[in-house]
Amino acid sequence: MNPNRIDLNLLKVFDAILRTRSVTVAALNLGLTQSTVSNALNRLRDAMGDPLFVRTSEGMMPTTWAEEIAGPIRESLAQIRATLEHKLGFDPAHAERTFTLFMTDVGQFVLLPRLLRLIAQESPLVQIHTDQVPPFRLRESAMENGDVDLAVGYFHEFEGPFHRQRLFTETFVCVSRAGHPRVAGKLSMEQFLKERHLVYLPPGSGHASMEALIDAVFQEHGVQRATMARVAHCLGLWTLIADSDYLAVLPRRLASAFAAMAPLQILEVPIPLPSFEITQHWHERFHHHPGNRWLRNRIASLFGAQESEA
DNA sequence: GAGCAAAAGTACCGCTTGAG
DNA sequence: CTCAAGCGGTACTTTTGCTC
Repeated sequence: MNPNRIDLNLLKVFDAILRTRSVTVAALNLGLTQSTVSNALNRLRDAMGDPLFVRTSEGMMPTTWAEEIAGPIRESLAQIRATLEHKLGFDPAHAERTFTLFMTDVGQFVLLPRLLRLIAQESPLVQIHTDQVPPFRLRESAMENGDVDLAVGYFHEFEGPFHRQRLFTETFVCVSRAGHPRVAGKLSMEQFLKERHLVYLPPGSGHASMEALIDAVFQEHGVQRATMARVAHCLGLWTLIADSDYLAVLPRRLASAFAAMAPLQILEVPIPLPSFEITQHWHERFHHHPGNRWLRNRIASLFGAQESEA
């Protein structure tokens, strides 16, 4: 092994293959061709005297040696990036950076359009990617190693080396179609229980616990919703409501967004439901990164929440 | 068929050297 | 001292063959 033959670009290639388990996808992420990355991997193999990655049915799997050096290399790359960002600062007008956000489809629906408009004005070279990694991977893996810069939404379990900032408090409303034959203006408890409901339950979000919370409140009152369907995605949900006589209990902002696209009416839920907080979370490692900080501030500014980082 | 690896060719960069 | 030519190294692309 000859460390003098290893340059920073080769380490970036190593990290990209490690993350993606694929030479082709790593190349796409790095903006190179597959063969360039393959070539770079070859030089790395030569320099390190180890195959580093072995082709298997599950992709390019790291060798024991590659696994051993992966952590320190990733740490070093993050350190270099942090050092440069600290030294050079983050210049939104000229920064060419991609930020990855974890958000549910509600987040994409309600937050993303406003965020993209804001960023397009201030930072034309910045790209936003959204990702929906499995919840068990989100905190310990994806956010710690920087695959996900920020998680935005309703999260009830975010402990350990994470920071949290409240963005806004959300409440529930009931939604039905505008010309509903039995529901108009005000919704009585009797009517609410008589109608059948669509339940929005996206996978991998805090909505499951939210729905449990709603059901618990109903149980306290000794009542239960008549559920017609559980829906995993919000895409098209407004059409489902607009084309039927079903009711749906939804976060107020999501309901408003739906009402802007379809003839829907927004009604108060006859039972007082608890409000909940929409927050953004980030890993301690990125707390002082100027880029991450800038993005957090921009998101917070959309909801007037700059002052309360914790 | 998709993806990886290798070969061949090209472009660019930095260094050296020699002429003016 | 300056500048152009030559050379070697590096990184890129396209093409092609191989493996899973």
